[in-house]
Amino acid sequence: MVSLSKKLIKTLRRSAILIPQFYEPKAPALDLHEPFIPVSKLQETKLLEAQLVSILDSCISLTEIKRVHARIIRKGLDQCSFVVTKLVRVLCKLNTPIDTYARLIFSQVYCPNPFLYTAIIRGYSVQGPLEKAVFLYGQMRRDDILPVSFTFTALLKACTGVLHVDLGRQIHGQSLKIGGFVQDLFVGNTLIDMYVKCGCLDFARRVFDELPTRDVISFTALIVAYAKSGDMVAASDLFDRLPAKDMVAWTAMVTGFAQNAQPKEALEYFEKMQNSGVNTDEVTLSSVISACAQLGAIKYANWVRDFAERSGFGPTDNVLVGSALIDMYSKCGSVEDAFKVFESMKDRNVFSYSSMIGGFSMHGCAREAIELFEKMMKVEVKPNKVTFVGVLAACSHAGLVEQGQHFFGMMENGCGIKPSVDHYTCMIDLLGRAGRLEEALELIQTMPIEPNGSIWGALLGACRIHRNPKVAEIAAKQLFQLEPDGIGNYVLLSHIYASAGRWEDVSRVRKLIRAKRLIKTPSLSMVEDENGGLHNFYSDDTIHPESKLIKQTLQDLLKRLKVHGYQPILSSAPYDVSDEEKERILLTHSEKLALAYSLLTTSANCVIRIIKNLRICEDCHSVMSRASQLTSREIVVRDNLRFHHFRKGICSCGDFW
DNA sequence: GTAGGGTTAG
Repeated sequence: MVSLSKKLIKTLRRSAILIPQFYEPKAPALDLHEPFIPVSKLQETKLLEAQLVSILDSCISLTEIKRVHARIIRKGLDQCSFVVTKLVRVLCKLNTPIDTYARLIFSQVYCPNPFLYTAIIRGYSVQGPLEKAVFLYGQMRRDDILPVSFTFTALLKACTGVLHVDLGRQIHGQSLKIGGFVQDLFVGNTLIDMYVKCGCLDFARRVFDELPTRDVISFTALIVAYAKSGDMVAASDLFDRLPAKDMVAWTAMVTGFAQNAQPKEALEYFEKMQNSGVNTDEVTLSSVISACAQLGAIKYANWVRDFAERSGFGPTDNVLVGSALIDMYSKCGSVEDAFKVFESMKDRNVFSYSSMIGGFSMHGCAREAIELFEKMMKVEVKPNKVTFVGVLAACSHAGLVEQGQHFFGMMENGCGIKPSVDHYTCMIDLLGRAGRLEEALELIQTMPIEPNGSIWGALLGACRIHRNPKVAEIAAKQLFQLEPDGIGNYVLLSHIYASAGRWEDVSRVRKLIRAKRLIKTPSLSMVEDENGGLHNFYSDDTIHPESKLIKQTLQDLLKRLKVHGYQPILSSAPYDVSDEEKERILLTHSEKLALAYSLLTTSANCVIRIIKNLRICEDCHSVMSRASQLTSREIVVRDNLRFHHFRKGICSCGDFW
């Protein structure tokens, strides 16, 4: 027997040339008298293998692969796991169905090694079905072949894809049982990711804590998980412990804050990220842009847009940044700028279209939203569930009931999208706003989904517009059960009672609020000055240094408006007090203070942009509208629902909101 | 082979 060096044994194993004492052939039986291949021949074969692998790597079509496969057979290397594994991997990369070709090649190899098994397992993991990947794993174990760490990462990734946490746990168990794989950083990180994506944060944390070493990927996976669960304290804590923070880790923090409605913190972290010398890419920027969208300030909007352009991620060439910018400009009150971005983009995807349709919708441009939706269908960008929310909301705000019903019908039949509770909410809103409250109630009772708080909330909102305490009571009863601490619902019901003059019921609801110790969300209006500074106004605000002057300006304005026919809408003060007192209360509304401040401090050609945290009341709406005419100023108010553009006495919402 | 992304109604 020839004695082989360890290195040579390794080479032989790697190239899987069938040597009797290392491999147990199944069929056909090898001729044991066959002489060993001389070393020079081995080197030649190894060279040929490397050559074929390299050719396979550059294959971009199935025809090419088939040609190389024929060559592999001609050269007698069809039993070489090294080459065949590459062949299978390339087939998977081109997304050729495993069962049609790769599986056949695999079945013709007498002694597949763990890498070849893993290549097939990975193929099934990517393409599905998961069962076949697991079956292959079982076969591998029955053949007594030890898996490699990549076998586990492939299987775990497949479990992550279909959120099959039970199977994932079994594979976790296997990796522990077979020997130390869980300590492999790749397997450990994939396990963390699997548990995170399946919503088992505790398990993910346990794997993280038990890992002998952790890298930036382990940290980031967990940071993202905490951020997604809304726990930015835990996320920050981990981030602080992370010694080497890279772009992805920083981005995870910026995104976390942006997704948890902490836009200022998101921007702070972005600044720190830049100061630490880490690069920025399109993903970072998309989150920064989302944070700016939440701030709603044009100053930040323009700053981030310039920044994106300067860093080479301008909206023209970058669909991710472009789509985020469309949404941002819409939310900052400039649907015109949003549309400019949309038009400048070279490529548009479903995000770009959905953001633009949503932008038109929140600005009351129903016709534009519908036209864009129809154009989208023509250019073959498939709408998704969010697109439909946008287009249905557009119909709703414009009172286009039949058109909305048509689009709703299209969802399942034309686009294969099952309407979700969000879409039913849009339909309830559509019918409710149009005054068809009974129909809306009937839809709730007959729809195939269990109604949630949004559904009843939409109905209650419609009852406020149409002053219908009867239906409101039905909606409120459900809402108080589903959202017992939702202060807005109690307030809304009390307003509905107030507008019907049912003061006893009003006081009953107020008592309920007190008994539950709920605190009313204070009304807050923000306004941007010409330097981009933001000023906050609460109702009846006396904190602002210019408070007296602001109040005086407001009173002067209202006096002038009254000359032109303005009558205070007293029902907007839902209290059982005298008309004089109601008028005084109306004067304290935060958006009126913000308006007066802007009139006082900004130049005549400057658009006044006000952001309010609650819905604008009818009286303020009327004042804004008339003030836009009297002062020849353009006023944009963003309330918690949508935008109102007041120009020359007319609002873009058509007084229908 | 493992980590980060934009759009959602009352």
